[in-house]
Order: sequence, then C-alpha cells, then structure tokens
Amino acid sequence: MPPIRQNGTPAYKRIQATILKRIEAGQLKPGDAVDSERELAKIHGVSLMTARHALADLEREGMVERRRGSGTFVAPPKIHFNKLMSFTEQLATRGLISCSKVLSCSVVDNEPDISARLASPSGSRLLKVERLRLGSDEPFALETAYLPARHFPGLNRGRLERGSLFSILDREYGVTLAHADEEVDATSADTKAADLLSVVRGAPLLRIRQVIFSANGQPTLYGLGLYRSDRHTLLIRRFR
Amino acid sequence: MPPIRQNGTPAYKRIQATILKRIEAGQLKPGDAVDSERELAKIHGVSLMTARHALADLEREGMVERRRGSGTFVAPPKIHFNKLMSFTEQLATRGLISCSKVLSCSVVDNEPDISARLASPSGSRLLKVERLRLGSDEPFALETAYLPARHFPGLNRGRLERGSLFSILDREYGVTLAHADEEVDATSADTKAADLLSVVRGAPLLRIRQVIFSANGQPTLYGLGLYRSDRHTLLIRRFR
DNA sequence: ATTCGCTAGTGCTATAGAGCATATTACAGA
DNA sequence: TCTGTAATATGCTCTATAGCACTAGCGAAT
Repeated sequence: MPPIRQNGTPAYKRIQATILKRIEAGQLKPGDAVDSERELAKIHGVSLMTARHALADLEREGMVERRRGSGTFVAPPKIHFNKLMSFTEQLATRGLISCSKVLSCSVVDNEPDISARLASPSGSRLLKVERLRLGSDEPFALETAYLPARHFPGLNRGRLERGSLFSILDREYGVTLAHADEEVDATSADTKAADLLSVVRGAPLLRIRQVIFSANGQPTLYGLGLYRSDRHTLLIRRFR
Repeated sequence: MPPIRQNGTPAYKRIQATILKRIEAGQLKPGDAVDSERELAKIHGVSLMTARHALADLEREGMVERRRGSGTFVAPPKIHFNKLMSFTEQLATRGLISCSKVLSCSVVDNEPDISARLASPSGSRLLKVERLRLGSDEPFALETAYLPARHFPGLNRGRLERGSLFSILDREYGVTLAHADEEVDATSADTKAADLLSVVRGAPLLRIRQVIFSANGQPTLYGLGLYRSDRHTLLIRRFR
C-alpha cells in the first residue's frame, strides 16, 4: 500500500504539528498526557511506527517526555540557553527596547587574523562596523563586526542605522546565521571604551569574541563585543 | 517472527557498537563512507528499519552524517563546546597539571539565597569549600562551592585535598553531575582575591556563578568562581 | 492495613516488505 | 569534448504486525 502524502508534508510532521498547536494554544500544559502512540495511530489513520516517529522526534526536540509504561507528557518549557540572539532580541527578552548608534562603517583590508577566521584570503576587503548599543537610552555595549565585503555589496551605514544586522543579512542577502563559536573573557575599559560606555576607566567589561557561521557552515561574521558587566550577564548551560 | 535478542542488547545498539569500534580503531576516518542501511541489514541479518534506527541514532549523536542519495559518512570529530568539565579536566585538555589548595572547609547555615538555588530549605546546613586552583604552580582561579551538607556526610577537608570534587561525588556518593546553568560576567579583583590570585587590585576577573545538577535533575552544587582573565577564556557555542 | 499478583495501558524493539526523493555515475549522442 | 539521460545506489516515509518491558492501579489474600 503506497504511503499517502497530503499536501506534500510527511504524515509524522503533520501529527507533530497538531500536537504542537495544542501545546501552543495552552490546551495542553506541561505535565499533561499527550495521545499515546496507539491513539495517534488510530486518530490519524497511520501505522504505529509512524505515530512513534512523530513522538520520538518531538522528544528529541525536548517538547515532550516519554516514560515507558506510563505515557508521553508535555515537557516543561525550556529556557533557551546557549541561544544565538541578536542584541535586539536579547534586550527584547528582558522587555527593553534597544537602539544602536553606528560609530563607523568602513572597508578595511589589513586584518589578516580576522580574515583567517572568516576563511577569507588575508588582505581581503572586510566591512567593519562599529556600533554603540543602547537599551532604554543607556549604553550597554560596544560591538565591532567584520564581514567579507564582497558577499554584501551595498551594505552601508544607512542600511544599518535602522534594522538589526541579523535581519538585514537574512532578508536582503539570504544569509541565515546558524551558530556561533565564542571566546569569553574579562577585560577592563580603556579610555575610549570608558567614554562611550559611560563607565570609569578600568571598569570591568565582559569581552566576547565570536565567529558566526551561516546555515551552510560558512564563517560569515567576526564580532568583538565589550559589555558593561553591571548590565550584562551571559547565561549558558553546559553538559557533561 | 519474534525479535531475537543476543545477550540482551538491542540489535540496533550492537550495530552501532560495531561501527563505533571501527571509527575508534581508526579503520574509518572522517569522511569515509559507512555501510549503507541495506548493507548493514544484510550483514547483521536484521530488517531495514532496524539498520536505519542504528544509523539515525548515530547521526543524532553527531557521529555520522547522512546524505540522501549518496550515503552515510563518518562525521568530522566534534570539538566539545559547552561541556561541563571539572577544573582538573579543563586544564588537562590544555596539557597542564592542576592542583588545588583548600583554603577553608566549613558548614554554614545562613545562606538563604544559595539554599534556594539548591532547592533546600533556607537555613539548611551547607558545606562551603573555598579552593585556590593552580596550574603549573601558577594561580588560576578562586572557587567557592556549596553543597547540601546532609547529602554528603563525612566529606571533609582531608578528602578534598586529594582528588577532584567531581570524582569524589561520583565514586563515593554515587552522585553523577549532568549539567550546569551558569551566569557569566566580569568583575574586578578585591584585595583578598588580588592577593590570592597574584594580580593587582582591580584587575579584571571572569566571574562564573553556576548551579550544577545531578543526573536525576537535583541541584547539587552552587559554585562561585573567579578566574584570572589573562589565563582563562571560556569557549561556548550558541545556536540559532 | 499491608502486601502480593494480576491486568490493562504504554513505550520499545523488531520484522518484511513498498514506493518516493535525491545524488552519483556511466553511457550515448551531439 | 561536452551534454543530457538513464541506471543505480542511497536515504526517507510508511504499512501492518508481533512480542517484550515497564508502570500504575486494582483487588484478593495475608
């Protein structure tokens, strides 16, 4: 018997969608039992294995917990640790409105270390953007981003003034950022940073250097961020 | 036909084991093709779905990559980001020998904030351990750990002087640590920290506050660490 | 009241197939 | 030499079914 594909979506995905919809609608709360494999199979007219596939996959994503002998239950909502978020998004989760001031936006061609990290030939042209990040009109961070200039023609100061860099890359250049590797340490404010961030010289700052990779695995952005430690803590989760 | 279970291990696990063994032995290098679903099914005398299960599971763990139409291949070795490691383990990955000096080891009962984070009643007895961490005889970090005292009877200074805390908890108390939630920020050295870490007063330090959970989900250790930023960078990976 | 065993329900492992979707390769024709 | 096409191999979705392993609840015997 041939598998039937309504609207091109695999059956197990459709089953997942119906469950997720009920969770998002609040009909199913954390701890509530979800339909069992056998129930789902009957309801959706699929075989057990397919219903199983749907649930097993949801468990992998952390949406449900499965307990042998007792059932499948909605998992408690996960706090999103280790999540790559733009500055805008980070502040939004804390209920703050962010804005940023572009301090400089130029093309440089003499940053061999950074070129190397972006897998570009050393001496290649890089777009360098310095921004001061503000939340509720208070300075939060100083961020410098480097991008391979040839991949982003026409990206200039004006475009950056409005709209987050993440969404510009996504919408206007079709580049979706997927993950970042970061080095975090502490440093103290030099005169320039102190001035821009409104802290005293020597104040402790959290320094994050990151290489952000796009969905296809290409290193796309090198970032150096200095964060006021009185306004920032980094949340991470580590696993054994 | 009933599924046959040799030695109690599921067939798909046995199949995974044979593949992993070949990878570890170096017979299969990253990029090499692994037996296909159909080949594995024939070789091990199992059905396609079972062979599939074995490979799909290995992919989930990041050991292999599967490409429709072309095959299954050994994945490049993963750098372990976001990995919870004891101080001892961290230095070992950099080829350094660590040792630590127990500065104090006492029981306190007036730390309501920390008790709360460990899901213990406020005012409960906590074991407080202050240690200076050294690598190659140079001070690296100052770590203070708090544990619920009633769970770890007989854990005293002497036991801590030799052997890492992680392995003592594991071997002597059967508590396996599984993951940690951490808050990272920057601070500057006060007089005491500066003295112990051999830095000037006001030097930038990386501060990590962590709650470590055991495998059963119980918060088991609260840690406050101050790390010399000239000797430490934290590596993390974040996902979109 | 407590304990034991039974049972229904659930997830887990596995079979033996079918057809679909995609990537690679080899071959025929231009 | 280059190009399109066909064959083949691979992974992906799915059916229909079977029995195992574990949990929770209920009732009977202690």
